[in-house]
Amino acid sequence: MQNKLTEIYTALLTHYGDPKWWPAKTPYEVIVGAILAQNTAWSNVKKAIANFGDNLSPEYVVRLKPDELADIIRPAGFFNQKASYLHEVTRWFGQYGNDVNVVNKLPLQRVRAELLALKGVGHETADSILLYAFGFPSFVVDAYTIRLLSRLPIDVGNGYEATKSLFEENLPLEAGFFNRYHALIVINAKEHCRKNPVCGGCPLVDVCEAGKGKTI
DNA sequence: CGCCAGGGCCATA
DNA sequence: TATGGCCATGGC
Repeated sequence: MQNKLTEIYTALLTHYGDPKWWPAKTPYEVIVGAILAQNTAWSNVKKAIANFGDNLSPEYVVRLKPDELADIIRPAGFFNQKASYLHEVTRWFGQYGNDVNVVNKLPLQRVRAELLALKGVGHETADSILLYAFGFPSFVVDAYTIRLLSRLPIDVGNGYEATKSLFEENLPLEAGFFNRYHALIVINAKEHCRKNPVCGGCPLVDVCEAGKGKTI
């Protein structure tokens, strides 16, 4: 299993190069993006982020009234729910002084449990925040990861945690590595491993041989 | 025009 | 634990 996962990673990295991925300037912007991206096209998330102008800070967001925040993030859809979710996670961050260097010294499992306890933060959102905002070695499983793996000759197991464990138990627990790996999966899934697969030129065709014909 | 996008909550059984 | 309804915009 480790060989397969490593082989996939190597093929992707060779083809696409180092992605240096999550498109956000600050850790807080990662947190906001993780909430806004829930079941939403990234192009809409960008519009919502842009609506903050120079005010994308926890200090600003926490003071907004729910309907004011909802209006700002409107292009991202589900804006009433997400306004509530953003206030939740922003208040949580405030407990640590909005300081990344405080949070990232805490035990990973403690921070993960606290995030999962927030209304609006599920497994994927929690892991995205852990990995991309705080630099914890927590592998992110998203719709792209599921789809790509399902087409490869790999036994994924059942459910989110099982898929996550597949990576975390067979690969080095390193944030930078997980960061690049997940980023490469997303890039490839957008370009090739789409809902209707575009296999021409895909760097995984060799690994994917046994998965041909499977569609999700 | 319909489909769907880097989910998660909640009610129901 | 496992489905189904719901949330909502904008690109294609």
